Amino acid sequence: MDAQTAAVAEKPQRKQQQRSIVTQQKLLDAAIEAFSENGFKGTSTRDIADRAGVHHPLITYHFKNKEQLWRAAADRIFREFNISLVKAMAEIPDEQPKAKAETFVRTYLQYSRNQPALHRIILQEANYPSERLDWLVENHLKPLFDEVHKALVGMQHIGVVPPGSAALLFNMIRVCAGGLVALKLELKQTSGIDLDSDEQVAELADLIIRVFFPGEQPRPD
Amino acid sequence: MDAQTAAVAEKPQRKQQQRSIVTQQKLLDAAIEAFSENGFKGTSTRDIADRAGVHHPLITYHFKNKEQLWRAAADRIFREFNISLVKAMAEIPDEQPKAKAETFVRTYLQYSRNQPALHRIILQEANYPSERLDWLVENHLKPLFDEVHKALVGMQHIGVVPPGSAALLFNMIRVCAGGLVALKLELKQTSGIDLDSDEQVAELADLIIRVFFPGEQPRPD
DNA sequence: GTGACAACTTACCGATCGTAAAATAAATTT
DNA sequence: AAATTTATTTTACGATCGGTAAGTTGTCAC
Repeated sequence: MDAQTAAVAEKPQRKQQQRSIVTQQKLLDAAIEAFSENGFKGTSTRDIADRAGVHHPLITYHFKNKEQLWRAAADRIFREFNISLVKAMAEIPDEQPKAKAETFVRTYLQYSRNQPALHRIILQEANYPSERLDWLVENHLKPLFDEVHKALVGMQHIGVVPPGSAALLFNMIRVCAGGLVALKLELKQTSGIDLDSDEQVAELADLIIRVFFPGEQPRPD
Repeated sequence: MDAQTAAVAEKPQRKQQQRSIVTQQKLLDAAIEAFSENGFKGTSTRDIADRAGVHHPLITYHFKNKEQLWRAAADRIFREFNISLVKAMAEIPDEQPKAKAETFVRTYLQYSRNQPALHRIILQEANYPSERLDWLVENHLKPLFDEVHKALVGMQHIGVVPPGSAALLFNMIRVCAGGLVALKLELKQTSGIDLDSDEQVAELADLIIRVFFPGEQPRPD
């Protein structure tokens, strides 16, 4: 058996149709919405199919089962976020660490606003041990943490970030951004804060930066 | 009809038996645990009954239905928290606002640690509009916010708390304490932080105070 | 056009859901 | 001890759950 035969045997002989891609996207969008509202156990496959406007056995057809659909949905959220994050960070030169930190906060906040599921999915799965949480940590959360943690330690050395556990600081910053967005319904009723408003989101970003990055930007020379 | 007759008529003629109270407590404890893990929709009454070690129709008998059991469970959490909070705050004189702030943070953190459901229940309900969220805001969250918000504004006037929206600051502090505890399983795997350790919790408390209350305690004269 | 396969629809299975009602056990009053 | 109230247990029902099998429609390669 040559290489070509093996390659052909692995792939389906006929290409995926356009309508299939549309259906998968609709299911993924609906799954993200449903899972972030009611968690994995609290979400029924029929609810997802209804939100997507398709028949529920299509979930089995396209994603095998509820578990795989959840993973595909989580993958989509974190991959998209990662893309917009690296794009935003690439525009800031390494010589401006505080500007990089500001960009991280604003990007995280901006993405969370459009996709509150980014933080909600994590919170839903962090309430008890599960294979889904392990998978989430290994594939998405740990890589992000490792990178940002390293940057934070560097910023502590030049005095931009206050001293203390960088791991704690990272997570404090994260929940101040994503956690508040996840709570936006409650915040509106309890505190009169409207995180759908551009002004108030900008105010929150400024506050996070002022509180967590009080040091001045060192001269790059 | 005299006063005594009226009083008797209002109360049940026979006092509640001890075993009934025990059953209710077991159900409430189990309900808090289950609801905080899987949310309202994701929790089955049979799961709660199993955790409590009682037959599931007892939920209907003691609490009428799932919704009322949820309210009773939430009531228990927030009432207990409120009791320990006012007790801790009462020991600090009003002339030491920064000490009061520190006490608030440490009490919130300490209670969350023993009862992570305090924050998790809120997060579970804040993901979409519901009557349960409205009830939670009106009966527990709004009263707490109003009180602490007023204190925060006062502390901004004397320079203990940095300027900016006191409403935002309150919620940032809240999620840095309760939100991180709610995420403790994830934090352990991702960041190596163990919020079951007394030392690390104390470190988090110190960090929150240092970051959010950087001003010095003014001399009380 | 005409097979061949991808995509979708319909129908159904066993299990579990919330809740109600009936039957039984235990505790209290008379 | 008998009667009565409270607490628990048992049984049952209709609805919904995740998943599967079989049949139907749509689409592409030839």
